[in-house]
Amino acid sequence: MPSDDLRATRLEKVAQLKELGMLPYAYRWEITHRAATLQEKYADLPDGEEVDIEVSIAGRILARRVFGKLAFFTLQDETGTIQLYLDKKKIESSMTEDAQAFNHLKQLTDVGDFLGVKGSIRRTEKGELSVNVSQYAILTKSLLPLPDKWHGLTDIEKRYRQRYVDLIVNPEVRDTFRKRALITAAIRRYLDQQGFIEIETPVLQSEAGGAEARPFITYHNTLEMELYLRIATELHLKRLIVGGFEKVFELGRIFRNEGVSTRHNPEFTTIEIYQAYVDYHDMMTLTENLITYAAQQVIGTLEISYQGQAVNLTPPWRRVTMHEAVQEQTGLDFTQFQTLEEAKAAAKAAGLRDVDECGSIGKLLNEAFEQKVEPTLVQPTFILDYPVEISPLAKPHRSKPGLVERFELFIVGRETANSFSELTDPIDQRERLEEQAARKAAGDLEANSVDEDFLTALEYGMPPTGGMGMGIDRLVMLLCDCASIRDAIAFPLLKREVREEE
RNA sequence: GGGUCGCUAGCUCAGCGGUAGAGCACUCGGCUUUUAACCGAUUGGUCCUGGGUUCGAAUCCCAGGCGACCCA
Repeated sequence: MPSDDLRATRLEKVAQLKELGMLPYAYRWEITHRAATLQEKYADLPDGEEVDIEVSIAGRILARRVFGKLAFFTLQDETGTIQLYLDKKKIESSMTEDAQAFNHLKQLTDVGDFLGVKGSIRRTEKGELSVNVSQYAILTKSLLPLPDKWHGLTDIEKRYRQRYVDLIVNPEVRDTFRKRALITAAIRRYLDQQGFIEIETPVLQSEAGGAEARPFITYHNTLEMELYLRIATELHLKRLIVGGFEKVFELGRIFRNEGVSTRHNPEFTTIEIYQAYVDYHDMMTLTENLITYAAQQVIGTLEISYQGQAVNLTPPWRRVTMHEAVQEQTGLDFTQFQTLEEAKAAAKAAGLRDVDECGSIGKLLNEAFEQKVEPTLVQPTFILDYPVEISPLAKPHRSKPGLVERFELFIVGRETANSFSELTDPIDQRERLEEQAARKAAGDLEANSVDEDFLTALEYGMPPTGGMGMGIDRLVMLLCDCASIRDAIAFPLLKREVREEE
């Protein structure tokens, strides 16, 4: 490896530190302050003035500017950066046990090392708030060079493969993942306040159901059985509603064996929420409240910008049926079609693609929606009342035959949440799952088998229930202005890197 | 799955048929107020991989790998 020279130089410094009795990999450092706290607290300190307190901080050296008997380091901790003012006289008068303390600092530290320092606070004549260092300790010696301090790390592949380097040199990446943590915390806090409880359901399942998707297959050795990684949390959370819980949710990882794109990662995070005795209208309100709460708490505003377009999350959000939305964009009134042939002819005339692949009027309606309506739904919009053919777990609409009580939430043209008045009729549910199973038998890789135990649970009786599922990664993308889902996932899935080994 | 683009020093990039380059980083020397510090010197390469064309390939052609973007 060509970086071996650089690495060897630093290993030599590690050896020198050990010879000098200085630990290259220390055990602890007592911290009294952090960079951002100091920057904030002493924002008004005039140039050239010093405050007579002792602070102790630690962090990674990001830059070194070394002169003869004076040096300036930029130190970065989790909160930000602060300059170190390193004066030979001051350091050597404080660190009497090492007469060469300043030279050792100059010679044995590199950009990338972790350093702990104690000192007072002063703002230099040039106006930079600094820790005027009296004592220091090298806490961890770094062996590998950091990317160019000016250009940083821009190679997207390297940023994903070596996210730790990306995080070191690109502060906005740290900010995204900090916000992501705050968003999930806000969601849990809101639901907790509303009386929901989070219950974890199995990832390893003998039947992967609750969505149409190809699962990952794994194997249990001692049970000698194939298992699937879950593709949804729906069927288990509904079992909990059957069991008597009235407000449950799970925020967790699910796995779908599908392609990778800027909007899809094979493992991703969803939240599914189920509440007894409510319908999809109630879930719409809950969805609106949940997202606006998270946005307000984490971003501090409901008027956000996503990839240059303004998005206003202020409720109430537009609510429109799928039929109305399709009619608006295409002029086609799907309620008027009696036969599939008639609908197909009209769809083709309206310029839709892949019309012949649709086996029912409902699927054709959905195709029209996806092609013509979805991309236009930039502002948050609830699309209501879906065809039963594409919604096997939703309750039939109470007044519109052929439709179910379902909504999907779209923001910036993307499906962000999906919700039903949950189907509670076990006989109807069995018919719909068997229809799926028949499609699976016919070779549909995204269809599931019948989950008999789930049907048994429904036969014991599930109360009327509203359910909602939301993609956390897409919400994070929206709120953190990420162009790709990989910018919202700390360690996105990448193909194995080929390394030649001799 | 299809198309377009990219892959050259640790990082960011130039070079596009004729001795592999620059800036930063590294190493050495100088410097007590820097902020991409500066000045001087040095070091650093399987030009993604494998084939082919050619007197000669980082450069042209073919195949493959990884990635990005667009489309389905």
